[in-house]
Amino acid sequence: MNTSQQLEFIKRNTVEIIPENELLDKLNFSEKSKKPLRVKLGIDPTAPDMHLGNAVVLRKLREFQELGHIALLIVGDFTAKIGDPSGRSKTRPQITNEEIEKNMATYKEQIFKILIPEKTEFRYNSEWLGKLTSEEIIKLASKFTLAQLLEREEISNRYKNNEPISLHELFYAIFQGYDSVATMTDIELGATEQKFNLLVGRELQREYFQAPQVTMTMPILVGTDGVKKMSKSYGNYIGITETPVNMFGKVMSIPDSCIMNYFQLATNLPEVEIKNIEQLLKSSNPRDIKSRLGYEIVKVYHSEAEAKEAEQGFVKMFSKKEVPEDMRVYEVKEEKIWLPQLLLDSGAVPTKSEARRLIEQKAVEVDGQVVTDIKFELEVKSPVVLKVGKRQFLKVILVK
RNA sequence: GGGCAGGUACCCAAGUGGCCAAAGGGGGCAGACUGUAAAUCUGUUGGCAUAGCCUUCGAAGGUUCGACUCCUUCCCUGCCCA
Repeated sequence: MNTSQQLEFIKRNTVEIIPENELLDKLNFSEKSKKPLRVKLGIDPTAPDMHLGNAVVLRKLREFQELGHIALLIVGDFTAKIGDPSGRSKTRPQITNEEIEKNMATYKEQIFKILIPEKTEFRYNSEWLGKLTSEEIIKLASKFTLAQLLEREEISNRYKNNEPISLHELFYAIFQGYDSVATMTDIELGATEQKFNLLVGRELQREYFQAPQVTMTMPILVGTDGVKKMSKSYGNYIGITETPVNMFGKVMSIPDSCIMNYFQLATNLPEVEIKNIEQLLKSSNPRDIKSRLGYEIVKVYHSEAEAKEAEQGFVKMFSKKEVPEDMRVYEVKEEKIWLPQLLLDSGAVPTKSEARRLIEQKAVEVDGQVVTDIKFELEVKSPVVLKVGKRQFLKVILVK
């Protein structure tokens, strides 16, 4: 690929590249000098579960890696202690060092499902932010005005609604920008909501006489509810480590309106194929298209075989109402168990009250029979299959 | 520092001495209908228990037979003045 082809490749699925011509310059320079570009992505060490939404940006990083560049992951351990106002309506709670360490371990496991380890560099921003003197902080702060910071929708909304905004939250963007200075970043990626923060990095690098970074913003993947952005705290996410069956099931539950959004941002299909699917969607049952989507997504994070299996399992389970072949097994020691107790012990429900509720609402089946009696005593002489709610299956076995 | 308005369940919000585990809406969950979509309808949404009990309305104390409701102190948020 020559560099303008590379540019086309990289441009796919981006919202904005600021500025595009500088990106081409950087690609050219890198090619000539044989120096890989350093492509930065800030990561937040508070939520250790990666989902398809996070993956949109990570997959773009991966593309850079495939072109020979370096992914520079900036762990916001320092800024995590501040709390990020982006996309939040409330001040985020702060986090301890131990939690950060623990989260990062999980993070790395997951991140390398997408990124190439040899071309990935981790840096913790406390390394430099922790050393800033108050003098330097004031100097950094002097580069920005209150009006600029208030322009951000998230902040101004809170301000208009008389909600609290702590001063330290305003510093977040500045610190994140300083990360780019400290790491001599060439390109920084982020979701569209990060645009302001990314531009601050560009601004500050100029102040420090560095070549300003190119900023690339990526579209936001909508969550399984089809309304809010995919996020762990909204509970509308599909985790990249979920089992093929779960992943497929969650994809099937998204509203039709976001099918194309998912095809575009979460699958590896070429542009042409996606165009075809878009046409097809107009004339066929959306369910079938969605099934294809589920297959493609599972394929990215598992294998083709597992994707196929998940798809077939789904058809069996829901279209033909058969019981799945693989299900969670829970072992019990006694032959007779009070059903709510069993549901609680096996982790199928969080409380016994919840178990009662589900039973009363006909949501619990024992070997295909709906149970409505909350006093029901389950006999486990031979293995018993429980269905709890729409999705949960459980095989109960007696073990002596 | 002064003045004013507030802090109620996941969120918004009503409740101003017992009828309050706390109206209503949103969201969630479940059932029906479906394509595990959308829309719609119904139920449910603190915990434990077979009529009942326990914990909850910013926190701690107090008054009372009885407090989310009254009193005291404290903490927190917003607005205005300085």
